[in-house]
Amino acid sequence: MIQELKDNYGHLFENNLLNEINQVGTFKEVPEGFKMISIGEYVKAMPLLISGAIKILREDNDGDELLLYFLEKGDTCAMTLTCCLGQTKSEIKAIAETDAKLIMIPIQKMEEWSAKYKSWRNFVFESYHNRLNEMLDTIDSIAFLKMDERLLKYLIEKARVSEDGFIRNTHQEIAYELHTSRVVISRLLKKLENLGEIKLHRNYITLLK
Amino acid sequence: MIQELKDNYGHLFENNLLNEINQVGTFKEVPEGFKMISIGEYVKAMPLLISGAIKILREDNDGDELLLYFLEKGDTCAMTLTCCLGQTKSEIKAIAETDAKLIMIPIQKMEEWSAKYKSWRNFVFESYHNRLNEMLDTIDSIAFLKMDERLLKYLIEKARVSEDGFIRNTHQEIAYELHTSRVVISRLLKKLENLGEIKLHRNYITLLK
DNA sequence: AAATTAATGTAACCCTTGTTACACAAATTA
DNA sequence: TAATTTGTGTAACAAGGGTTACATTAATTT
Repeated sequence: MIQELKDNYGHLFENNLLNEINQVGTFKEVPEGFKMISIGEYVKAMPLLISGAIKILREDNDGDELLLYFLEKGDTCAMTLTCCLGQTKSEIKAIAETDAKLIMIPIQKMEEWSAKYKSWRNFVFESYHNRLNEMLDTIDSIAFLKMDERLLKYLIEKARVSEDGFIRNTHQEIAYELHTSRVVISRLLKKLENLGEIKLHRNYITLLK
Repeated sequence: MIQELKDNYGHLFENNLLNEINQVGTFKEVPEGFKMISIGEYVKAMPLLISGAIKILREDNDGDELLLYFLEKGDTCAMTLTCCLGQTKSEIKAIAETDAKLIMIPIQKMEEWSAKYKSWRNFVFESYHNRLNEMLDTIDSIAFLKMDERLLKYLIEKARVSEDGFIRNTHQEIAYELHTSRVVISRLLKKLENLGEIKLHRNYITLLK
């Protein structure tokens, strides 16, 4: 049994299921920036996240993107879940935000385990629930917040999922993920710095509060 | 067996499950405008929609609202699904867009049927999938579209779920659902009318294309 | 019918965000 | 070290959308 499986999912799954996961799952490490899946691709396996963070992005036809949310340790991809059943294409893009470790499960097991293990069903339902709530949170941000508030919220999220609390992004990268322009981001970042919320550096940002 | 159950869900569920639904479910009719649930309330039952449409709205702390999507015949509420399991409060508001007929299922059956019926599991997974996609669509609209495009898309949706294809709303009501102001909506509606997309009347709008 | 209320049209103005343009500094490459 | 690339700061301006104010017209109430 992989120790990391036990550590992260031992409290969630019964032993029989853990053993099955251990047998059919493959351990995988991906580096920061690794593209896990793009829009329109078919899903081949379902990831169980062990460590690190995966960012989930939406893209429009012009290639404009928008950060939806992060997957972290103990999470799985709800999109994958249904793609498996319906054999439909991915609606989202997933990129490793940090180095990450995962266990990949062949999608055929999904249906089987849903019938067999209550803990698996609960895990899947729970995942859907979490993802829906994260989507709601994203909608709240873009519908109800102004750009400066969205930016601060974004920075706090970014700092949380990064290992050292630093936000290692250029203004241009931030602009892409919030679907706005670099100039707007630079302007608002400077404003936040003047308010004492953050400290700006070349290539990274630190939160002060 | 209620005929409406067979008509709408007969192809989805096996006979044993249909019989169970028939036994424990209660038939319910609600009038247009009926508030099914508010944010913060606990879910008591799970609805299976037979006819009509239910609009699902998100609200912020100031009471500002935003239309997320519509539930229609054959749909169920994905939010309800997880609320049942986790006993958490509703994150959304649901209001009957038209007169609607539903079958209400006691939430205790959820878990039981998930273990027992493959068709039920598939239905639940499918519902989640649909709802996630609708949320993505909503996000696309507010993130990538300008207000005039959002408005037109909204009008097309509204016309689709209404029985006669008319949009029976005041400009103020539309403004609430798109989270903008009445003046903005009146302005853009007039523009759409000048473009030949719609025809404006007092208290209702018709699509021309 | 007169008065009131509800719905719509529109002008004028302001703020936020997006765009263009360019300066400058830090990092990288030649 | 010089040249180039990358990242940031900022000004000036444009556009979209939100706000206030008020007029007009249709429906409802008295």
